[in-house]
Amino acid sequence: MPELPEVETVRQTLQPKLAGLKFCGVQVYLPKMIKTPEPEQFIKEIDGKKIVKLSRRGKYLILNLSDQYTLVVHLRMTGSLVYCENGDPLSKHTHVVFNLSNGAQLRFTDIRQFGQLWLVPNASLDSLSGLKNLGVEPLESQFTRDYLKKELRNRHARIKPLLLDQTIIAGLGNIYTDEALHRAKINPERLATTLTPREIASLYNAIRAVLQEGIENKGTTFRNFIDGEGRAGNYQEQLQVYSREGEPCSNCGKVIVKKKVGGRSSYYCPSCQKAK
DNA sequence: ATGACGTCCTGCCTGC
DNA sequence: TGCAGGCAGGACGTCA
Repeated sequence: MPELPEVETVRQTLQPKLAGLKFCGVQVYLPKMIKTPEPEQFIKEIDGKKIVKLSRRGKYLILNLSDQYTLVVHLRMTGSLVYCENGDPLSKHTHVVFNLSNGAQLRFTDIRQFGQLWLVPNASLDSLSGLKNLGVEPLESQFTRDYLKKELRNRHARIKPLLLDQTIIAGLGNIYTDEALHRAKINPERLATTLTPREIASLYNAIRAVLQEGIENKGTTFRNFIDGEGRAGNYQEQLQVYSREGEPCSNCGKVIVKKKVGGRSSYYCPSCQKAK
């Protein structure tokens, strides 16, 4: 389940491998992964384009190409984008293979087939509504305590679903949200309007910290995540609550519980993160 | 406008 | 032992 730190890890590992190379033909084994344009057109248009630079916005990986084009990739739950040698064996879940000008390949693999690819002229990037409507980058300077306070004010929703809302903060998913709430000692079911200024400040710091640590540890590999070179991340070893139901809280020793919040499983310490 | 919930999909795990 | 069913969750569509 790639979230911001995982997508950023993919970007960092692929950037030195891909920058300057050209696409030399694409094999599309599962056409539905390509959202735009039509797969036939996609194959034609991307051919010969050069990869100038890799960037990221929220959980979207963005390949800036020559000729004012952009290849946008979303890995969703189980997607991966890996730089491979031509002869490496193909996985049964590899759906798109890009041939590169140095003879290597870039392969898009996705067990659950939720991932998506878009190829668009830069001028049409706004047609990708998910990308266009993203909120602030939580590690950039636009994300401030005041921004968080303003966004949470007047929202009669529980805090957890709001943190998962990509139009507010871009890049948080289930794992880092639970970790941030635990660090800030806030129960995932608290109504956003009931958070005190002190709690919001604590939450702000916690969000930045867990994302930063996730990147430093090259992401969390809970089930499927691998980076652009096929390697797993390390942050799962440092998770304090996610997927640790029944284990003792690192802070107080009480047992971590699991409960559905907003339809998503949430892990928290009922002692440190009181419902109030 | 806002929040709740179903949908997509495969693999893994549990329980009968 | 084998199989059915539940669960995992990012983003989007639909509904109230």
